[in-house]
Amino acid sequence: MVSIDDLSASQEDYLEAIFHISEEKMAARAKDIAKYLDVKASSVTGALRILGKHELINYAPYDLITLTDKGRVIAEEIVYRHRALEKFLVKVLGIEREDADAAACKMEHHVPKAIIERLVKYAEYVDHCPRGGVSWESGFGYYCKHGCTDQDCERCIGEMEIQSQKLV
Amino acid sequence: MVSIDDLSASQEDYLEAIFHISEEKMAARAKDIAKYLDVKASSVTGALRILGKHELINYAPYDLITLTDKGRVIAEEIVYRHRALEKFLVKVLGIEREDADAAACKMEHHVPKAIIERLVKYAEYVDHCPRGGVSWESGFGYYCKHGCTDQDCERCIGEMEIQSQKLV
DNA sequence: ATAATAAGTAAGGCGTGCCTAAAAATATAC
DNA sequence: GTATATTTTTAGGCACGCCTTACTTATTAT
Repeated sequence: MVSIDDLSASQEDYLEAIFHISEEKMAARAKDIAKYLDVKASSVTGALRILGKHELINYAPYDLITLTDKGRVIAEEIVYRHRALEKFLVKVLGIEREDADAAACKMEHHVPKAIIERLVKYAEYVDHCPRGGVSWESGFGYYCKHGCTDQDCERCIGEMEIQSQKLV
Repeated sequence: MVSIDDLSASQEDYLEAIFHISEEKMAARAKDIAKYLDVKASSVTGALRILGKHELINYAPYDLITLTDKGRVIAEEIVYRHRALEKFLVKVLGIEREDADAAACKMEHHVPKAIIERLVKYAEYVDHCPRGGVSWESGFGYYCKHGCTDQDCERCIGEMEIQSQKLV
């Protein structure tokens, strides 16, 4: 029995691609997958055989490619991770959607599930309990742009000392 | 000229290991590195030769291994990323230090620099401007345990008032 | 000094995952 | 219905990074 943890990053990418393509087109073809992942068609074949062997996709040479039930469950988990990460990056850190998507692609295979859950929770928390009505723009967004502008902020002064120590 | 972006995840691990071992012992030996990374000594040799060729370490057979200036700069960057990630996981998300360290190990090679910087900034922000004195325990920590209940979450009460004002 | 032990290297194998080039299967056009 | 075009598969190769085994070099103890 194959679980999500047995898949390599590459295999996860293939599964994710098939999931997204299937959403639009009912079934995926090797050519679409190759284009989606920016690899050669011949590289796709090998990956499909492995996924097929693990019964994550219905695969027969020259036939249409669809996810099995097992495969769909895992693909949905992968997509969930990606979206959770992306949402966190956008909503909490204020990363541009496009950059967040790219970063999520790079990161998604390497963030433990427990961390993903925490990020989800955190994004939910910030959304839910915005510090007495402080918006992202006036909160972290402001801090990103201007830092803390309170001249007498003791934390700021302390922090500056720590930083100057680090630099040396 | 070799930059940090030219290194594989594995090479980064070796450099990081050498950095940490050197901190304790002045110089690293292949055996220490093998133990640190849980690989065989013979695997270390190849990695060392590559790092040596790139002039990131001073490497000569049977001799002590030390970082070059160039290597140290890169190693410090890698360690910085690790610590930044770990700090974020602990301070913002409330992950246990040990788990955070393990997660940081897995993630550190795959988080874009721009995201790391944001995480640093965010941890700094939360530390710095703690929502009018709300501690982690009474903020996100509380939310993690109990969710947002209208009875107990003062932040939410404030938020609800603001929203109801908006509605009128 | 030499034998035992520790440390490092060389050579070759394995799995992953990509590539190119060419053949085979399928789809399309006339 | 055959010729052409497209898609898919096969075959063979390469780089990475780990492994094991056998060997060489260095250190240490007697």
